[in-house]
Amino acid sequence: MLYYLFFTNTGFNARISSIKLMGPLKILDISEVPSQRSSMVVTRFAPSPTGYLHIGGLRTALFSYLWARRNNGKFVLRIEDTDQSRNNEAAAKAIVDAFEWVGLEHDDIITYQSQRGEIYARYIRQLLDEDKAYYCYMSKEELTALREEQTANKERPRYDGRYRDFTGTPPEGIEPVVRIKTPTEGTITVNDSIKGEVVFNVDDILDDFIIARSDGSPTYNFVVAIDDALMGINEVIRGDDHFSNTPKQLVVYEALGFDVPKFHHVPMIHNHDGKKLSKRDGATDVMAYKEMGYLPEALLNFLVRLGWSNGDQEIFSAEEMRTLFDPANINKSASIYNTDKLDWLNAHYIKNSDNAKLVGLLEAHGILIDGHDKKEILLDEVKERAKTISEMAALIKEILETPGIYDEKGMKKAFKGEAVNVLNTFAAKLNETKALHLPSDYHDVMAKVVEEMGIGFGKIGMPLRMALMGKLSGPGLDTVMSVIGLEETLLRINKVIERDLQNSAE
RNA sequence: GGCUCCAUCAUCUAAUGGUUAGGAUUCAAGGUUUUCAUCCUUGCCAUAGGGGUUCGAAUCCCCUUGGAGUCACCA
Repeated sequence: MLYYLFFTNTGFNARISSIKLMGPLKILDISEVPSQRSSMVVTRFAPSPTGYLHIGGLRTALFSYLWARRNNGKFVLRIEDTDQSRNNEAAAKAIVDAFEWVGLEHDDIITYQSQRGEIYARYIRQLLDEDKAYYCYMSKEELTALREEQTANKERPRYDGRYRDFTGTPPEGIEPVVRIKTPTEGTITVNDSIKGEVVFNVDDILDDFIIARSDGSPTYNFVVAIDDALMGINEVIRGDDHFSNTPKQLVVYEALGFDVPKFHHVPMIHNHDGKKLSKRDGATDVMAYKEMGYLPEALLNFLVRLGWSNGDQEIFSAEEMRTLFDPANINKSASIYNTDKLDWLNAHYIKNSDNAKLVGLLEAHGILIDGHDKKEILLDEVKERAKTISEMAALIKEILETPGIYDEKGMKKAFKGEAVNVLNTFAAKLNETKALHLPSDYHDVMAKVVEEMGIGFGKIGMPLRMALMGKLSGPGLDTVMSVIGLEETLLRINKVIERDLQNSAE
């Protein structure tokens, strides 16, 4: 009953001229058939339920979404679950969750092919009645045998049409499949905005393909065409891998008298081996990027530039994408999935995020600093040096926790000569100075020690860095001291001095 | 193998017959920084090959080579 919800009130008018109502068995519900293409752009994303949203899927979904939004149209979601799998709801949820995370919104309710069996059955019935399709009683064994013979003769494996005009008595014990009558000669032209007009020779690619299996269930190329037509999809943006199926779908459009949508076949995303990106290529689950600490705006920005461009522009806000995206600027060649640029974009978006937002994102990575009185100073320091939120979380932890281990090489390098003396002097100076709050307060004390002892900044920098961070690299020392406070600073200094004495004693 | 598509720096791409072939990322060097990172500056790196057409070709045509997709009672 879902499908009725879909097509009521959507403004589709009857289109009787090209659909002949015939046969006693069915009455076509003409209210479902879209008529003149409405001027509104309607795009769709039609994944099969694999349990998660694939990174390549997200890109085509993004393109479809952007194009619909740019045209004030609709972007709808359809789950292609004609076959197996009972956890379609869960799969749909995974997709919607991922959409939600990146901020893509689909319109209308979600369509499930598994719930539309009646519709497909009616159209199969219709084609049979109109003699545009027929039952084929060939067994799987016979089919295999035929194919083997054809292959042996170096012919293209194809159904030979033996039941096309069959009028005799069907063989016993065979549940027939339904095949559609395809043209036997001539050409089919696919008009694609990206590939141009591609002409297929019917003899090279077609045979009477199956539209209903022996158990009555419809097959992919049949249902896509029906669903796209009934859902009013007038612009199909999908992966390149569907391109060679398109002629078959065109046959279905033709047989049913549906308007053909505009096609945009987007080139694939390849992995490092130059092959189609698949599950085996590591992080292809969109939600994995959330866990790794990527921001959705970075991921979208990265994906929108994969196969599409707008001159030299690299940075796109969501708003800019929605106003600038145009499938006319989609590249013709496949692109390789390389996340170097994603890291750069992510760092860029982290640097430009406000701290309140970062506080929230860090919570998911186990860092609770909302109550910290120096959180602004801390975040300002740390967001300049993290490529991901998880890196940021790790860095904050390093700052906030007293070092447990000390880099040995660093210790040797930092604690030559007067280091302990310098640290003691510095600690004493800190103790006698009042009102230490800001990084600049601590910096002033360091400057004073350097000046009074007549040494370079490095002489205090290195041992102090070992004291505070346990290693010789990291964030600004004055900032660290400001964030952890005087007490913790003194504690860390004493700890590293003890540590050094132990080492020297050994 | 048949059919179809594709081919500019390592990677993402710009240049729709006239540019020293541009930008970004990566990488390298320098500057900034007490260190690291950020940031700034500079540098390295490409029209797959061969033929045409044209005054002029990355761009149009042909061939070669390479790559990809697809050929199911999967989607």
